[in-house]
Amino acid sequence: MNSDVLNKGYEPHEVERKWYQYWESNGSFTAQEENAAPAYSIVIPPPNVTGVLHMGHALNITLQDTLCRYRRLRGDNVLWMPGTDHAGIATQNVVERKLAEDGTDRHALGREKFIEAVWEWREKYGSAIINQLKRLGASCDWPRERFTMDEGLSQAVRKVFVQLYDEGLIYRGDYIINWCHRCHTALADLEVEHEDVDGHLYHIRYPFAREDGGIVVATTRPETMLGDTAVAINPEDERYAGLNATHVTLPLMEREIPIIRDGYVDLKFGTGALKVTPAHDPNDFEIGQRHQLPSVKVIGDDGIMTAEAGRFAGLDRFACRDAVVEALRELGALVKIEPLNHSVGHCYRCKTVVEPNLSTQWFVKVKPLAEKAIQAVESGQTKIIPTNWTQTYYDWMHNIRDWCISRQIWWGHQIPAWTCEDCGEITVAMEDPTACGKCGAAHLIRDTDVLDTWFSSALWPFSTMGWPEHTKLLKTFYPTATLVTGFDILFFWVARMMMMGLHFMDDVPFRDVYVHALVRDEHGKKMSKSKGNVIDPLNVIDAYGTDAFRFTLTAFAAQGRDIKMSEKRVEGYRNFINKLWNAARFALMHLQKRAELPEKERLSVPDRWILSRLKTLIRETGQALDDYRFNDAATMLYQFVWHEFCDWYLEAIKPALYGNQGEDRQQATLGVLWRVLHDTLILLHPVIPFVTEEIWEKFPGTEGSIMQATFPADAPAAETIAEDTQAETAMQIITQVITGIRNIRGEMNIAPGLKLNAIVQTDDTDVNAPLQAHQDLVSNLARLESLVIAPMGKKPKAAATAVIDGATIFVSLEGIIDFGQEAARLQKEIGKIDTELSTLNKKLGNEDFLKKAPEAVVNKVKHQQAAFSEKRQALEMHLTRIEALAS
RNA sequence: GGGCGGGUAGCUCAGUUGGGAGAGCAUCGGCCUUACAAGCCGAGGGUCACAGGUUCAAGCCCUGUUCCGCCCA
Repeated sequence: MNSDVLNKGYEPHEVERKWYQYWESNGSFTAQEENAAPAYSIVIPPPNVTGVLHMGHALNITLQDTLCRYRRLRGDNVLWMPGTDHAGIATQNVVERKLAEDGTDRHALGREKFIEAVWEWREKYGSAIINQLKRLGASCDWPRERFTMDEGLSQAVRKVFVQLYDEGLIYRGDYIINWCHRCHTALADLEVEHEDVDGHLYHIRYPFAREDGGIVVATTRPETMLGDTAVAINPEDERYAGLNATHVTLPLMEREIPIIRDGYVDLKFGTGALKVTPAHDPNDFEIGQRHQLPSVKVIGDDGIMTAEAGRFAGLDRFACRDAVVEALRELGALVKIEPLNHSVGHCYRCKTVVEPNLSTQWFVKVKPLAEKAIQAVESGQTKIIPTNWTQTYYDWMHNIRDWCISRQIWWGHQIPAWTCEDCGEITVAMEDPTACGKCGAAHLIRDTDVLDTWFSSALWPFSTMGWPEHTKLLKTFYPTATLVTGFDILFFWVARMMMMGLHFMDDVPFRDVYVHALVRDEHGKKMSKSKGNVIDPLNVIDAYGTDAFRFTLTAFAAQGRDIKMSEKRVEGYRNFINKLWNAARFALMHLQKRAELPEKERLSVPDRWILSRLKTLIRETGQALDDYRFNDAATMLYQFVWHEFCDWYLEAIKPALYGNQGEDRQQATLGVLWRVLHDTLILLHPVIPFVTEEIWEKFPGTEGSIMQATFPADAPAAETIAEDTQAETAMQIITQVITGIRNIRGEMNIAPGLKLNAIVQTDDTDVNAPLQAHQDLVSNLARLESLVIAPMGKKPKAAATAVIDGATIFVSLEGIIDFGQEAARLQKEIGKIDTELSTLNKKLGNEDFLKKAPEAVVNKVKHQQAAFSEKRQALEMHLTRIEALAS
């Protein structure tokens, strides 16, 4: 025995470092541009270059890695395309903060120098997140790593912009957008997070311009009244049916504005009269367009009131709110202030309250793109898994508004548009123009805005593969097989990739979209720094190892449900990894070389049973991974390894391994052991790559990395094992007898060291045969001095009894039996059987059941009823005897 | 206000065409049995949120109620 092969406990850290380096330097993650093997590709959801690894990444990466490693084992040519995105606003914020610490800012630096500073930052810190992904074991094709600001990807972005502009799908115009005063940029509708806050509803009286009286409007943002250009009422509103006045005078501004009638106004909200501020509210903007109202912009892009705000000009927007309210109060125009809980938009990057603002921006006309994207899912070209996200996808796509893509920052892809100073013509081109296309003048000024980061992310599935060049990579790997992502970016990213992929590649970007859950804390709360409930994946890895962490995430990744994570849970799976380690350690003590699976005649019942279970496991694990049922795969593997292989098989074969049953048995057993562990390691590898690789290296008869192994279902040896119901039934009888005896031992408080004498009585040959053949096994695992297998007959006197299907077990307890205790134990058993019997009898007493239920079901119930009755009868008989002996 | 998901053992959750309620952890009792105390053996624990309905049969299908979470407006 070579017991030094493995350490006593599994120590993950050195193992992980060693193997990751080995895989990477051996090109184990590298895809072939062209290959006869089926292509399988995944593009990584590019993490934000400023990001640090969080639980969401950990889950996302683990699932993708599991799929990629699984597909490699199945022989596919796998490309897992990695990279990061440049995260325009976030990165600019980070670098600006750094500049502020140095006592400067980007304006002092100038655009060019600032961009240089960002690149420097990216060189220095940009690979942090990538290194963290590697600690998770991510088998990405790292030499192909891409960045959205790369030369190639920037070309792709520019080409897409120019083409969409030429097709009329990108336009520039004055519209209401969401403006973040802190980031000083426009945001897309999606980038605004709505949060309910406690605010106030201000009721303000606007006097009629030419008559007595007035009209009361209600608003949550009184400072915007300075920019009001109308008051709107619903034409259906009976309260205003008799209203003759046509104009009101805007208080504080002393401006006359019209009263208009528009169906948009909500009859039930406030007073039913709506102040209309086209420059500062998206709905008001639309009303303004319908009624040709002027727009008066009173809040500047810096958050300071503009000259249009009259005497309030120069005030901060929030200070202005107080000032306006105070002024209205003095004027007697303030009717009342009510508390109101309402939804307020915040910037998704910096959480500042955003302001709807009229502004000149670039937009993508998404309706035509969205139609194709909807159709692709309807027709099944792309499947969303789990399917319940499909409806959400449709709803959003159907209600989509044009996408504001320009950002007033410097870090990003600068918009390739030039305005002629002479004639005002806009030129959009692939090459930087030198003269105006219309008037020929050379006075061109380039638009200073950059594109939304998501604009470049939308091209990710094909831009990373070299588009707009017609590369081999694209030919081989587009469309990708699967996209794995969280639902939080279903709209931000997935929907937009669908639109762009269909438009520019004329094919969907992915066949399947697997939408996984969010990782929350152990109480189900979203992890956030401010709540202080963030669990750092790297700390978890340090404490328990990557494999344990990955197994935990996989085991909890049930479709459609969020994952509640706590370190406590990882501990359990760490134990599992250790269990596997020790099982391998035990096996390797006996396996010095590859052992061949013996012919069927030489197999014992436990051999045939474990091989049968293995066969089932191979089939079901593969099916589960094919169906993205990650948790099912993990659970099956856990159950098999721990509760079938370790608890029963390894215990059962110990005597054979020690040579106590002869040379032939030992060799046959080694053959089975080799095979089961060999296949199991491969099945486990996609989920727990490190420990399986480490064992694989020490495992005799394997060459190279486990990454090059063949999935057991595809291996030539697959046919040498079979599902074997006969063996499973026989094994069930053996384990039932053992468990029955162990139960008696436990319940009767008999010392584990005390060897017992047992008799099994049965007239059933199906029960008798396997027990006869495996007496040693039963004796061993039940710790017996002697075991007699006999026909039903005379019952031993001082014995405890257990009844199983077709047999009665007597454990002789001469001298140590407590009859009272045994009687109680038997009564408990009978009680359990009675509850079972009562439901069964109820069914069989129901004529409708006998008439209408399928015959198979009725027979099954009859069978069960008979079996339980028989058991009960036997137990009852023993109870009577015991009670007689006790008295 | 609209939509989606959830309520199953003390906790976290499985439960795939409706047919005898499961796992892990925790709890209790017993064990250093030569792979593993990060372990082994045994045990207890559930009106499947509530109320109706369909069915021979409902955790599962239908209707309503209630509570929690998320998304959108």
